[in-house]
Amino acid sequence: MSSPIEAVRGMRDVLPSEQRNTAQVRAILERVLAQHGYAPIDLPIVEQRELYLRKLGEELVGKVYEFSFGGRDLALRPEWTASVLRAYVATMQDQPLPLRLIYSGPVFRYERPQRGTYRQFTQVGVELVGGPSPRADAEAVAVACAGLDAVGVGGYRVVLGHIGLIRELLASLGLEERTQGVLAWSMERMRAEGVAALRERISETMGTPPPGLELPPGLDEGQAAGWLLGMLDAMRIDLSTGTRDPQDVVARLLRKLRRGDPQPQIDRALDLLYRLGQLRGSPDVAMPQVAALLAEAGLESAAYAELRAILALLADHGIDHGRVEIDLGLGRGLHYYTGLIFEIYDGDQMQLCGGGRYDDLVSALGGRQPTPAVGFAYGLERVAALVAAAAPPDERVALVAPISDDDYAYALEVARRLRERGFIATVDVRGRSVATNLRDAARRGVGYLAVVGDAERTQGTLVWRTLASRDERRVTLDAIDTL
RNA sequence: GUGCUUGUAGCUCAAUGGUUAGAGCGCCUGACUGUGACUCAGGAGGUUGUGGGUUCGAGACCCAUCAGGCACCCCA
Repeated sequence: MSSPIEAVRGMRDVLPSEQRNTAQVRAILERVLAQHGYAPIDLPIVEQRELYLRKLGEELVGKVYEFSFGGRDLALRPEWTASVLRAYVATMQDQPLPLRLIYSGPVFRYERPQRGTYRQFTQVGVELVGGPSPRADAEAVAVACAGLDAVGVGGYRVVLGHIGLIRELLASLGLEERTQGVLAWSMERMRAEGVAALRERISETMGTPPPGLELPPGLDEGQAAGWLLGMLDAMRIDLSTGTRDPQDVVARLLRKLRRGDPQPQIDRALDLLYRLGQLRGSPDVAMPQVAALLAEAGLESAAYAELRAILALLADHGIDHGRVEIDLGLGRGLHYYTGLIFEIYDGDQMQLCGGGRYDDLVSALGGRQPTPAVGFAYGLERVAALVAAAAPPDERVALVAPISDDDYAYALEVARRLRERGFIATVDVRGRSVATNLRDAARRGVGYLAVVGDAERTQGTLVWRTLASRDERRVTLDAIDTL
């Protein structure tokens, strides 16, 4: 006997009892989203690896299943948004905006498996392409809540953050684009490891060049470029073989060697960011604190006004502010977010849903016009796990038991007739005795047993037994219509 | 990626470092060759996750590896 083959780590077999429940939850979510005007779309599971390289964020990029086949670099999609917008750019730019799309299907991430965390899972989500803030943001959150309400998940928490607020703050301090980026996506890390750790990280990635590689002091841009070119030439490094021209290469090198931002600016930014990240809690409490912090920084924030507008609209959508929480330290590993970001948790710690606004992504993927967009996705398995298995649907199930091989063809006909009348009907394939079939039917919860033997076959009848009542009668084939 | 924990029959679990690894449930067959939940009899099913090591002797101890779970990290 050969050894059994296990499922691949992180992959799961979903048995019928669970699948019934999951499929039902999926259908409800899809229906609710469709009722909000979102049209179903389906897209490939396999995409070009390149689609995920830039905008995904280092954390998630490392979790993408990648492979090469036939000379192409490919990836299993780790999320849907990039695919949806790729498809939008490719084939839907002629559609009237806003465009509301719903998707539903498997995604793959190389994560440590745990309960509710699998390497293949199902995202059900929407994208609202061409929907500007704040109304589209509020709609996305409201629709996400509506779906959870419909499947009967109660007591969830909606957590709101806003990456635009952080961006504004950093920009107002005059920091370089790259520094802004690193800082903006380090909020979660800062919360976990503290300011000092982040400060160290910043100087590692952006700060001083390695000892011994500093530029000679007192050079202006032109002199520095000349000096660097001379150095490279002296080292016999040929710049003409690359795809960039030598000037470009030198300019980039220079930028790396020059110290990016003055330390006091960075410290100021870190301080403000740290305090911003500490601001968490109900909107009533947190929003005034945010306002105070912004005033202190002397910042007139459009993002703050946007967040306030979104909160007001959520109330209009009927979402109780009691279940809403502000968390400006909210990170989210997807670097394409530009504005609102949100996550929904069940009463426990499980994240059910996540999304946000990504106004630059259409352009980044080659769209003709800058197009605002917002979206979110549920983790179907996580949502389904919270939903009590619904009562089995009202199905009438029958087992047809032929007495001997001679009766099998007739049993098949009986089963056909039963199915025509809406029964779920099976015919015994194991050649079991009536007693065993009856025992089997009872154990499975089958409602009816049809016994067909020599007598029934010649008469065109069947013995029809209702298991629950033990009531049994002989009926003709035509009388099946009345069962 | 980090730390911890658990892997023995299809399932739930036994077995002080010591004979041929057991039980319950489930499964199959029959008693009952055309009538169910009980009963009785019989049967199938194991390289103790895998591979090394220690030992006279390993299911047990050690190492590695694979898989599940938990807490981080991150996410859905």
